[in-house]
Amino acid sequence: MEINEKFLKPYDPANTESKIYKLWEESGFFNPDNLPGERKEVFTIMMPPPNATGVLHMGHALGGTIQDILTRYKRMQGFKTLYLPGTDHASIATQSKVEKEIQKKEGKTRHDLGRDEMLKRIDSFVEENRHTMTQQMRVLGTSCDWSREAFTLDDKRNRAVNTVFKKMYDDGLIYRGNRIVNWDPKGQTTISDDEIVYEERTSKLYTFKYSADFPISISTSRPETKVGDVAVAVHPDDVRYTEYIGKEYDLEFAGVPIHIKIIADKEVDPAFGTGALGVTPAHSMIDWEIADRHDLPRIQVINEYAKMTVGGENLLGKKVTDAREVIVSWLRENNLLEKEEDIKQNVSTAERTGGIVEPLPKLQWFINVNKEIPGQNRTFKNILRESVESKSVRIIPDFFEKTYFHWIDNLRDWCISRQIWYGHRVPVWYKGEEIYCGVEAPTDEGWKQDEDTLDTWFSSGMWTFSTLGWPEQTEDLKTYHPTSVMVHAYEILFPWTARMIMMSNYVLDVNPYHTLYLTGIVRDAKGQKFSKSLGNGIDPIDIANKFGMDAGRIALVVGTAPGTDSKVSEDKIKGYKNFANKIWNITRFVLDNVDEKNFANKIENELTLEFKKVYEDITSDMDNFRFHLASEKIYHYIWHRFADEIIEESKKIILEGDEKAEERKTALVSIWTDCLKVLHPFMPFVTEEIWSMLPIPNKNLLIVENWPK
RNA sequence: GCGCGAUUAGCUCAGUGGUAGAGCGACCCCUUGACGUGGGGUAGGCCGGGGGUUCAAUCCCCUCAUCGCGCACCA
Repeated sequence: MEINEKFLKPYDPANTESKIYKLWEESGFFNPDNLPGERKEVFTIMMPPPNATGVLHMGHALGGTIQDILTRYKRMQGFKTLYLPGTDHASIATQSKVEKEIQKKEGKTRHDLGRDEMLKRIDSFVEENRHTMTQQMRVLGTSCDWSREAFTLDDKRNRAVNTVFKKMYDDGLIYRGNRIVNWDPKGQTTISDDEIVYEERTSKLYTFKYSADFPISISTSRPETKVGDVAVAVHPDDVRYTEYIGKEYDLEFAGVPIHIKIIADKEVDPAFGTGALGVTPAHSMIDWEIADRHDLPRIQVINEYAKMTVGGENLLGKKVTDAREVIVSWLRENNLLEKEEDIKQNVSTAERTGGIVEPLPKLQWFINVNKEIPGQNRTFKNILRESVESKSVRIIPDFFEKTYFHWIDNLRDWCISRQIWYGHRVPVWYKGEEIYCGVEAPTDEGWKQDEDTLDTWFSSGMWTFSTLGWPEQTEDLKTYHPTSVMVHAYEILFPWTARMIMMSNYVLDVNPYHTLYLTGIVRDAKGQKFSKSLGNGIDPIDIANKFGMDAGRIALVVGTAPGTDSKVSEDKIKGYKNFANKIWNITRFVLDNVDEKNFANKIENELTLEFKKVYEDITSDMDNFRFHLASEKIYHYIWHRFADEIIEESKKIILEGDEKAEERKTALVSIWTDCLKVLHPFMPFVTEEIWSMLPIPNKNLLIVENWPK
């Protein structure tokens, strides 16, 4: 039959992909309300909103591809399918990025600009990035419903955030307390445990006495904090120190008067150092807890700028690192230093700024993870454990469950307030001693809103339902929640998954999704992680331009097992560009050799039955989230069975021109059209383009054709 | 310290209780009428070491080694 002259040239993704995406957008099929036929079963995927700090990288491309494969597969299977896109304001990450830029270009700090101006600058930065990123998502071919696009910091999401905050506040689950927090002196904000990056360094462990007349030696790697000591703790069973327990001493340490009580506490490891621990409640998490148990005072000696707040001229106002040297010299001069040894130590640094984290007591907002939730008979910690333990939330690959439980066991109260400007402002107002928590600001005069904003994960934790209009009881919320599958990188398992499970169970008493599919890290050809500092990020748009996005998509998926890191190389992508061309030429051969009537006929023979087995196997892989196998199987069938063998032997058969030839032609058409369907979720553009040129009676767009069964 | 993962062809990685696969690379051949972004063929692996379960282990169990990662500790 006559064929479109496009087939006389190799497949050209550049001129096809954007045209096809536009076709899909105009069809309205991304919106589940517009899908053809009666669709009772619902399938929902929320796009993990990428941070509005830059552009999408290959990691986003992998996640987006998996999400889109699932979406397209389910849509073809007749589900009412919603894939909802969005972006994340990523408070700390975004603000610190804009601050750095302004510092670099204008030499100004955020304080020079002021809160309003700074927020304006950030908003325009974010708007620009959001625009870029949503364009990139289109290049990726993500079939998401743009009419429902959401942003974690827009008005609707703000209302949801404030509503949850108030509910938790009223339920006594959110509290404001003076507690030791991770303080980032560089970013001038608290950060959560999950925002800390540990760097192993060698540092000195000093063993010394506070003064010559003090009976016990202690060890520390931070002598400068010792001016804030209030006690020495020993293990209750440590006979070396029994006689001193309960005694109190007034001393002068490096010119600072200190009062030390000897106490017994089981947390002290008798085998470490001298077996005696100098207790600094204000500057160590453990010591803070010891102080709780023994009712000790908490003397702060270091401020928010990591500088000393006590001592004489030699200490006061000094940076902690300088103060350390001052103290060590003082110990030496006074003959108090007994030992100095190298130890390996993990230094806590802030993920976003690199600043060395200083534990400080601060007045902050916390979520209590161990308090019973009113009316639910369980705590947040219970929710987290039960959801996964009961398999109500299934994690793929399942070995991540162990990691997840391990993390829960170590979970502490979640500090949710941040001393930065960009984000959801804490919905609490103060007037003198009065405090008001509400969704809206109080209307009467004299109230001042809390200066802090919320941890970005507070709003992203609500993503599965805030996107659907909650707290309004919308039709969308009823229809699409709980969602079906969440796909995201294992790197954010803790900060995000845990928070989504908490929030959804707390607010709606259901899990946010039934399956969590974790992706690994996409690395460059050398195996290095893509990072902004290395500058080795690949813009997926470059891939699309060079090889076509279809090639990029399937290259990311084939052989990439869930939860496993993978590498992308141009060679691999190039291989699949060739595959796209192969498909193109197979189509050309088929169209060249069959007649239009072959498209109207149905047939079942050995070949179609053989292929039926193949796609049934692939369907099973799809249902079990084995996209890395499904994609490889259809690739292999098309190239090495259909093209290399079936087409080759068909040449002879068709030349004969008899009944067998007719049967063969119909079989070729039948199998090939089904191949295009099965391949569509992986390589949507080229398959849709080919579909548009086939003389199939009553056809629709391939995106809404039925998956073979 | 606790935990997780990896160890399979030169490279990058899949995979399965029955003596192994893909992509790229290498070598040889093919100007065949879908495609040279192609076709046909060849070489190449005691599936990290040791032990166990089994009729049978690369796959299950134990153990060791190396690499990567997470968490904790960080006096």
